[in-house]
Amino acid sequence: MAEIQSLARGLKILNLLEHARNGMGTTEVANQLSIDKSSASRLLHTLANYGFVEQDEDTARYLLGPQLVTLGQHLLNRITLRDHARPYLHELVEKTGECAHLAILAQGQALYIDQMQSPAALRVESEIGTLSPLYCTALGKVLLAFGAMRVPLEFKAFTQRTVTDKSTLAAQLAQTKSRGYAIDDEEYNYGVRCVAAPVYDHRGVLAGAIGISGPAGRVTLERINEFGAVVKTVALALSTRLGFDASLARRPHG
Amino acid sequence: MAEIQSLARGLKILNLLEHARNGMGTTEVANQLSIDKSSASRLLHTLANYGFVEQDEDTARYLLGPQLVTLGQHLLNRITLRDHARPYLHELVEKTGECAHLAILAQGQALYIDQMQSPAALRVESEIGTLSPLYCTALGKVLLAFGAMRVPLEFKAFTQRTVTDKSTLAAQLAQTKSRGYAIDDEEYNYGVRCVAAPVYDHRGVLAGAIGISGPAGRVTLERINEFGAVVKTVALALSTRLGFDASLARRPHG
DNA sequence: ATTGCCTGTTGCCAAATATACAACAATGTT
DNA sequence: AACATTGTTGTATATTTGGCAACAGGCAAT
Repeated sequence: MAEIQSLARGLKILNLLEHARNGMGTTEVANQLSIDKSSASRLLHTLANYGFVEQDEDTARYLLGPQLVTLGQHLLNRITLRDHARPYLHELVEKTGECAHLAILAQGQALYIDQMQSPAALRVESEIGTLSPLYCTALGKVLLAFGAMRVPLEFKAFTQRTVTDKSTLAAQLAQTKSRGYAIDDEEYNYGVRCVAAPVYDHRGVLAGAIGISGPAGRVTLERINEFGAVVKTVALALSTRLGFDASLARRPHG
Repeated sequence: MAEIQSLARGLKILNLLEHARNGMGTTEVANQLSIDKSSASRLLHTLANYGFVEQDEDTARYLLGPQLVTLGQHLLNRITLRDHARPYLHELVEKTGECAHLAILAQGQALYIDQMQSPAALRVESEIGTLSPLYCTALGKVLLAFGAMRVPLEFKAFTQRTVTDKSTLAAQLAQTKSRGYAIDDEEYNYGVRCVAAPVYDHRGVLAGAIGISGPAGRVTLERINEFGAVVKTVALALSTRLGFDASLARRPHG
């Protein structure tokens, strides 16, 4: 379907500003989008009128606006999965000593919607709201293996361990399905291993994934199956909490 | 300046969807904005292309999309005031036993950007991302009294105590300035009293406000000045942490 | 099963709207 | 002080949008 050009341009501006730490000027925005200064100026003013961007008082550069916080937070608060998941994330942190994360499928990527930090000094920080690729993270692999999402076509290598081969990934996903949890062995960040398991809702549909991330020194390959068992157990407990009936698990479409 | 109509319409749709718990259909959106179904359809598709709205798989109704979470959270993470304020909010909770809040001025309203909950069973919940009016909340009055914002023109009464009279408000703001903290005496929510004080940045410019909210039974009028003193002290400590030089406070524009 | 109602999408054309150009104002830089 | 750069505004043109209308799909009631 045809896009509404000026709306699309406005939204592109918002995406541009996400990665501009110190904001952007009108001309800069215009250049990035290959549009005229005047168009950029008017688009920015419209965005500002509705609070989606804001002008820095000192530098006069445009930044993302408070309305995005309002809408984004509003949306987060509505995701009941998040509320239910909190105590289980806590349980994961207690049992493993590593940071726990909750992600859902969004835009073909894994969207981190909550996090609980490890008490350890050396820990893996992942900001809420971050989008990560599906094929090289434990949470993502879970969403791929147990969800309706099809395998991506392109693979970018983030580390030397990143799987960029379609058949290798397929084998990993099959393994993930059979054992009930996914592993990311330094495939996205050097020195970081993750384990994740699926969370189902009351209908037996995949709702999201929870997992832990820790430094490879603590999350060793010898112990990783222990972690897997823990994550799997906690994920199942959360699913049950959401009304998921484990006895129907083998026939989700019954 | 002239608004870009189609961008404005798209943004209006996002605002509409904020208050639609179960999403909205194309026709519904069109009616609300008094535009044609076809226009609404195309706008919604454009928004969906960029992840700003999402279609519920079951009901086919449009909901706010994950991109708003990403952008909103990204922005929240950048507000360093928030990081710095955390321990001070904690201190407020410890000293007063009530919920503590941090707000900044946004869109002519008070935007709650962080919160720390009281351990008490009966407590005041305020979701992050909420916008509240300036003239009838303690945080808002602080932003009005110490900031560059002008007093609003219209007053809506939320409770019987809400001040809707311009001169009364002016007197309250003057009092707020002289004593260094603001009070909301059940003016926004029945049974809830709040106290707040200003936070300044390194330039001596108002950065935001922190305060506490509690049930009127605990935050009594007899004790409210005690609370005020605590909040004021903690707010000053936070300001100092941000590089504010208290000795220059009296001449902010020097 | 049939009918009717409602919702959502698409093609098309007229017309409003957004755009590019250019000039100007404002700010900062050499 | 001259210059360069940025941002805003006015205006004419033409692109884009938006409304109309037709169509398809879903749901409910008969």
